[in-house]
Formats: sequence, C-alpha cells, structure tokens
Amino acid sequence: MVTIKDIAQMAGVSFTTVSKALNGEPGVRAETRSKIIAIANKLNYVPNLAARRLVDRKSDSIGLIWPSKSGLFLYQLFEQFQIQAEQAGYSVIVSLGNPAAAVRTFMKHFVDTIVVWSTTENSPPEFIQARESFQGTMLMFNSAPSPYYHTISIDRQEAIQQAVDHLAMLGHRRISFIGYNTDKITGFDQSARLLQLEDHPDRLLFTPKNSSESWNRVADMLRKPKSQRPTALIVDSYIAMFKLLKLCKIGNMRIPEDISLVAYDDIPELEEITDIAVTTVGPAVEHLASAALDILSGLQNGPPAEEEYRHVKVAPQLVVRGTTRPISDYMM
Amino acid sequence: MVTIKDIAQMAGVSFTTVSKALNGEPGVRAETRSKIIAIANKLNYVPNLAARRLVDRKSDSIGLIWPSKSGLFLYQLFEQFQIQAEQAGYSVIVSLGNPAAAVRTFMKHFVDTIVVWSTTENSPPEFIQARESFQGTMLMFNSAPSPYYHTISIDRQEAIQQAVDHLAMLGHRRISFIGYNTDKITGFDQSARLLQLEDHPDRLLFTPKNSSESWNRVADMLRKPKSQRPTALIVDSYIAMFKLLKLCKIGNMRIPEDISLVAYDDIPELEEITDIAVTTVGPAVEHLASAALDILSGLQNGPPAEEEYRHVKVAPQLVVRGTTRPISDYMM
DNA sequence: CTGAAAGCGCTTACAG
DNA sequence: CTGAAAGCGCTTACAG
Repeated sequence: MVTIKDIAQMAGVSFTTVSKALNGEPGVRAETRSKIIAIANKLNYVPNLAARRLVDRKSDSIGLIWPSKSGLFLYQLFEQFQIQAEQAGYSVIVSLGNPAAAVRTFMKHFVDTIVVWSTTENSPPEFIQARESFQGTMLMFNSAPSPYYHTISIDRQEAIQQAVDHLAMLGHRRISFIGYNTDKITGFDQSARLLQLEDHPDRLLFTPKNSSESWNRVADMLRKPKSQRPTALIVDSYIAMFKLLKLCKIGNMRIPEDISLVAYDDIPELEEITDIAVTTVGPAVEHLASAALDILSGLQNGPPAEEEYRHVKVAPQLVVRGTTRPISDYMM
Repeated sequence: MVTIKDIAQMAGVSFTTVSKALNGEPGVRAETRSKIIAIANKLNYVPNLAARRLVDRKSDSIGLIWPSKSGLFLYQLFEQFQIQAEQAGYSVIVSLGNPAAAVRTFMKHFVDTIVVWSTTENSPPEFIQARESFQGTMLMFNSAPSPYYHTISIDRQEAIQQAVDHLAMLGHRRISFIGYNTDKITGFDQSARLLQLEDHPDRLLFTPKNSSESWNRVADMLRKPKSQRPTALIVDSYIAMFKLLKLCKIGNMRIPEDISLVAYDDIPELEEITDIAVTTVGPAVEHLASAALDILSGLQNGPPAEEEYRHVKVAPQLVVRGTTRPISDYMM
C-alpha cells in the first residue's frame, strides 16, 4: 500500500507538500506539483479514505431509511431518488433494517443526511433517541411539518378529490370508495358533497375494524343489480386494486365494461402486469424525489436554524388510462 | 460526537480500557466492563469506523451492488439478504448506481465486503478497475467461478428440468418453452430428450432475434386446435408470465383449464396479484441469501488465499400451486 | 486487571 | 513556496 510518505521520499519533499499537491491546494510550485503527481500516478497511489475521513468528516452521502416489506411504490421511489441524487453529486445508501439500527449504521458510515419514509412503525423511542444523537440533517417523507427536520407530505385528500372530479366529469354520480385512510375518505366526502353526488349505502365500503369483513361487503356490492350498484369505484392502493380485480373476476364483472375504476398509487410498471391499463391518481415518484433533492441541495451551507426546516406538500397526478368510461356507456 | 475518551472520563478509567471493554477483549474486570458498556449505551456511543479502519480492523459492513430497474425478484432478495445479514451482525448498505461509482461509494464508507448481482451491464472496464482497487472481499451472484472472488450461481438448467419432470409426471408430453436463456433451453432440451417427449413445431417458441415477433408466435400457438397445441407451457420469468396471461385472456384460453403453466422465478408476493396461484420453479431468495452469508461468515479470519474463493450453485425449488393439472384433465 | 505510548495515513494550522 | 508538528479516534503491543 503506497502512502504519501512513499511519494514524499521519492520526490524528495515532505509529505505535507505531497498532500497539498495532490489535493490541489495552493502554495505548491507548479513544477513540484507536477513531479509529485507524476510519481503518484506511477506508483498507482490510492488515498486512504479512512485516514482522510478521520480528519474531515464529510461524505456527501445520503442514507435512506425505508420500511421493509414495502412494496413496489417505495422501491420505485428509492430507485428514482438514487438516480436524482447521483446526478446531484451525492451517493445514496439504503437500509431496510429497523430504524434505530439504521441511524446507527449511517452514523458509523458518516452519512451527513438521513431521509426517512415515515410509517407508524418507525417512531419507537429508540428511534427517537438514535435520531437525536445524529447531528446531520434529516428529511422525513410522509410526515407533518416538524421543527426538527424537513418534511414532505402527500396530498392524499387532493388525490381522491381529483379521482372523484374525474369520474364526475364523466357523468358518474354513484361512486364508492374502498379504503381506510382518513385523509382519502375526507377527500372523497368533500368532493362528493361539493358535487352533490348520490348518497347510497355503498359509498364507503370499509368498516374500520375487520378487513375480511370489509371485502365481503365489496363482494356483496358487486353482486347487486346494475340499478343499485355504483357505476364507479375508487380503491385505496394497488394492493387493494388487485384484490378487487380478483373479486370482479369471480363475480364475472368486467372493468371497465361493467364498472369504472380509479386506483390510488401510480406505478407505471404495473401496466405490464394488469390486463388493462388502470386509471390512477397519486404522487409521481419523480416529484417526490425531486422535492426532496431540492430541499437537500438548498442547504449546502450546513444545517439551517430550527425555524428554517422546510415543509413541502407534493401534489398528486391523475393519469387517465383505460379503466374509466363515461357514464353513457353504462346507460344502455 | 462521543468518543471512547468521553466514556473513559465518565467511567474513571483510561480509554485503552474502554476500547478493550467495548470490543470484548479479555483482561477487563467484569464489573468495569459492564459499567463501561452502560455508559456507552447511555451516551449513545457510535464507534468511529474511519479510526477503526485506519488501524485496519473490520467494519462489519456489506455493500450490495444491485442493478437498477431490477424488478421484484431482486428487491425481495435484497430484503432477505438484509434480514439475514443483520442477524449475523453485519450492517448492509445498497447502491443501485452504476457499479464503478458504487464501488467507490462503498470504499468511502469502509465496507469490507461487496456483494454484486452480476448482469451483462456491470462488467465494463471502469468497474473492473474500481474492483481491483477495492481490497476487501467480493462475492458475485449469478456468476461463473472466478479466481478473484466468491461466486454463487443459479442452476437454471436444473430448474427447467424440474419443471419438465413435474409436467411429465402429470402425463404431459407436448410441452413448450417460452424464453431466451440458453441454460434454461439446455435444461429443457435435455429433459425432453431423456423423457422422450413429443417433438412438435412449438417446442421452443422464441426466435432469439425479435421479441415482438416471438410473442406473435406464442399467440399463433394459442390459436391452434387442441389436438395440435401443447398441453403445457413453461415461461422464462414472471414478466413473461404476465405477458402470457394477457395473451391467454385475449385468446380466451383459461389456465389451467385449457393449458398447464409453470413459471420460472418464485415471488411469493405475486400470489396476491395473479388470479390464480402459479406453479413456479426457481431459487428461493432465502437460499440465495443464506448461501452468500454462509460463505461470508466463513471467512472471519481475513480474505482467503486465492485458491480458496468458493463457488456455490444454488438449487432451484419447484413449488406446485394451482396452474398445473394432470393430462387426464385435458383428454376429454 | 489497568494504563501509557506508539502509530495507522492523512489534513491543517502554523512557522520558517 | 516548503516542512515540522499536532491531532483526528481508535487498536495493540508492552509495561506495570
């Protein structure tokens, strides 16, 4: 392993000078510098990063803490984030372990920024503690504003409203929402009231308690005669969408021939999987990633004062594909 | 940043003793040790890897280099690897960036082991070079044996043979393989010959050149009368499987009522997505992960001599689910 | 059982 | 422009 001392000896200078020459520091005669560089190249010198890092603790690295078992959406966001971060000159590392352990891992590795996808599971006390001992910047996806870190939230209410608006525009007036999330339900209710949609017994199909029972209600709904059943459905997530598609198949209901469908979550890859391209609404991974990177590269000059932590709400995107039809198609 | 000196001061001992206590070195009174550990925990001490690495100790970190846009299978392998590695005391970080950059990132972060999922794309010259300057251990998934690193390969030939054997056992004699991979085709041919399966024009449906044309051939095959068309299909990957399922739907073919199907790749999560549980064959992510960890933890005592790099071939697993039926079902 | 000391390879004031 | 020295946080002989 060749060190700057070896180079210094060969060049007949001190290793201090070698360090400066190799790092492009001023105060080295051009001649000396080029001689040193030549020797370094000849010797195939590789700087010891551990030594360097011991002195200056910068790493230009971002650590991502992602929930495990997280499904396609977060995987795609991860990929997208990595791509954009690399372009901005950061290296990205990810940990799927438990959050407290992940913070420690990242501290060991000198990441200077931690980005978390927040879930109900990752705020146990140990995480809080580990987080406090981390002195870098943090950004939390999926979180309400905080005085301690940057936050990015998703406007789920707006997303569902967009879905309802789209369906209403097509003439639908009897619409059901399938899902638990309160923000989404609020959005659904709000739009429904605003647009004076029909109030029918299957408006909200999920009881908050028991999920298998909830799906039974969906199945029952699908069996109703055309005049009573909704003309359009909005589902919570792509997971729920697949479940619904199965139920439809069993019940011999076709989408969109018999009923329209909008799904929350936009996962382009799914087009390859489903029989038909699904109309979706949700935040685009590109937007989420760039929102985060915008915040992060805005603070090159160290962590901001407390009041400067930023909050961004990412708007959803409605992508109309093949599963929504105008109401006239259902009127025959 | 809390260091062993801080701990030493609080404990009223020298930092040498702290180091020994924390590293489980012998020669520290049990009482002293537990006191030191307690303080370290209270202070949320995180060892400085750079310093440790500088005196050439291990960082117990594994860096994964994964192809981006890699799909569900590799994501699940990643999750599984992380879980098993954490249990074995390693921390895992992942990079999806270009491999050469990933190696550099990992060197910056002092990982002592790099695990790569090998693809045709990640052996460009820069990667080779970056790899050479990395002085830790490497393990390559999906690679032939090498004198420079550990390797784990997948017995794809065996996998397809298992699929054919299973179908033959059910009485199928006219079987098609849909895919490009040469190992898989070899496996298919071998089993077909051994079992003296019927030689029919649709045995191998893909021309190696053009994929859209290949799928046209599949569509044509599905349109043939029952007496001419194969009774069972084997597809290359879950991606191909979805494509096939779409074609079947269009052509009004039901699986498994009209034709049996085995898919390569075992992705349990897919059961939620497909209408019917698919019979699959392929390596289990658990086995791949544990094969890697077995090799890696077998070499606690520094990198092995060149001739000691190990090669493991992971056997596939046939999981019979709902898409394969005995031939008698097709004989009416 | 405990601690003082050397040293890993580098950067960075500081002095010449 | 150049170099001697201190020090980053840690491990590891070595001496008590």
